[in-house]
Amino acid sequence: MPELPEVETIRRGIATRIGIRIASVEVRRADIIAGLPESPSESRHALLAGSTIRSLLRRGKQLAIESVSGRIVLVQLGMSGQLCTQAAGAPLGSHTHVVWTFEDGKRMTFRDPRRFGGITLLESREALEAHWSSLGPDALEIGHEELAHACRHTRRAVKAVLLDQSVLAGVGNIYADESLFLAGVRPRCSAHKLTHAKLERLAAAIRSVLDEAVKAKGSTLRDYVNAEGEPGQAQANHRVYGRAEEPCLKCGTTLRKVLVAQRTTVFCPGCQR
DNA sequence: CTGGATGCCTGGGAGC
DNA sequence: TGCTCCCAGGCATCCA
Repeated sequence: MPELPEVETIRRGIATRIGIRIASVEVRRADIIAGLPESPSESRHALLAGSTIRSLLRRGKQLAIESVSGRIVLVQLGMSGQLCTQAAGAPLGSHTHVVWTFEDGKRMTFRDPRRFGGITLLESREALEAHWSSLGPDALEIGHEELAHACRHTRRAVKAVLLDQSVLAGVGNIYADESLFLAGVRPRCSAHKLTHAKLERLAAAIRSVLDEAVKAKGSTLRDYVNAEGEPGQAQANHRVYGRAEEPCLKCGTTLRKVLVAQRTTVFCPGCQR
């Protein structure tokens, strides 16, 4: 469930740890980590033990923790992933897979019950850029010309295009539905049929919906919490997601639920044409 | 090459 | 109360 606004909120929370040395790392479940070296001592280095966080970078739904050593821990939260800071001695939740302990005693934990997420260890900023080269531009800054380029030659449903991380990075099921509603675009509409005006409205809607959700610190439906373990508030702003069979807030038409690109999709037959 | 279908995984809710 | 079933969805992978 964490999409761009949730990951951005977590990024800002973890940023409070910049400049503080990581004293130790405990891996409780190694199979969720890609690129883990064989030797325990190299593993600790790759997971930033003994180093200090220099910066937190985000592209779409991916969060990179860059250390002063240049090594990078790339976190993908998947469906149920949580990256939290905790006080020393606070109990670890179930399904906590990695625990970093800072020199001040505070901890950072990666927890992911459903294990759709994971961690990738990278050696440098160059390796990160290579990793991110398969992603489209960050959805917070998507321009209509980039969206138009991706839509022009495909007959896919426009919602499938929005969910495609290689087109734009950061939109998941919730904000795809919200953006399409705000732009007045039908989710199943073939992408190449969208007019220039609709593409402009859609790009603007995506930026607006995501920006609003970042300001509300993300949407919490079930699992999502920020780095401090607190839920977000953006779910209060959802206009269509999770509201199937309820009246449209704009026109009163009953919102419909359909399947698009194997995803539950809610839209307003009145407003989205 | 494109794009649709499938499976991974667990917890929560519905239904009996 | 407690059991079973189904659903949620990001992403890799497979296949037409």
